[in-house]
Amino acid sequence: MQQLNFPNTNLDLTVMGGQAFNWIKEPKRYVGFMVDQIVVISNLNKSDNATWQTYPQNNNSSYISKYFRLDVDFGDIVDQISKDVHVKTALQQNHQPRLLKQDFDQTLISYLCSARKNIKSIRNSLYKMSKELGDKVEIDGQEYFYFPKTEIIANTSENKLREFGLGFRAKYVRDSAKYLCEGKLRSEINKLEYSKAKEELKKINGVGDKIADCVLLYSLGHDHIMPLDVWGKRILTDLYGLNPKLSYQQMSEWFTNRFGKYSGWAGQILFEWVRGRGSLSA
DNA sequence: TCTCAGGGGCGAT
DNA sequence: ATCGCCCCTGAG
Repeated sequence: MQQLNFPNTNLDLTVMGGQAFNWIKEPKRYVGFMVDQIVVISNLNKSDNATWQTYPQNNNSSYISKYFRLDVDFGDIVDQISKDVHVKTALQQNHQPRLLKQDFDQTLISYLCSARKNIKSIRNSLYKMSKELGDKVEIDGQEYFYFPKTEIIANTSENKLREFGLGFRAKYVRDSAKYLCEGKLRSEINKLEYSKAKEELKKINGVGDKIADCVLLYSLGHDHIMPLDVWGKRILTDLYGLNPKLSYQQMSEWFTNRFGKYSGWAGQILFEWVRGRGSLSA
């Protein structure tokens, strides 16, 4: 086991919040299932002594470092965005999620599954999909499943995908998996500037402004963007007084103008904060 | 058992 | 720019 070291981070909000749907919360540990990696985090009761392990390759510290973005100075980010009164309040209440850098295909497919669903429901769907289509691995006598490879999803029928509770999203998931397998997405997507990359993503059937922004923030590291879902828009209108009739782009630009290059971090903190409260009322 | 909304996007007006 | 609809599930 390896020592886990990311100070000032609320791990529960980081992996069980709204940016990743592939973590299982067990009584004594968290287990994350990715395309080619399982990550286990334990000893959480002593926050200073939390440890991690990776499978099938053990002690894969480069994976951990990249996934949890350990090169990012969280303290610096907090210093910059906590000038805002709402962010400051959220942070004072010990809500400090960290942004992850997740696998591209997995992120895209996961968010295609998210439309008009609650978070618990999204998690259930993705777990069922992994259990059925992903490879099995045994850890400490328990079975886990890797997130399915994109080719497998592309070769799964829409009806089969619907068995995972995907409903009308099944077609989007299958079509986009095929799209990726056929190499139709520009391979340099991770090097394009924000607006170009977003344009490319929106060519995928089922991907609009919001899902594109989720992929851009949670997988491609465009930290200056806050994806605007129903909660995000509520934060802007109810907390900051924006006109609800503003377009997605207008709201998005307003937020980025306010918080600058760390808007995504600010947005995530606010999102988890209001989501945890269940409402925006004081 | 029933209702309602849930981290959207598409296609028709 | 607005609106009905897509399908299913968790929460009350």
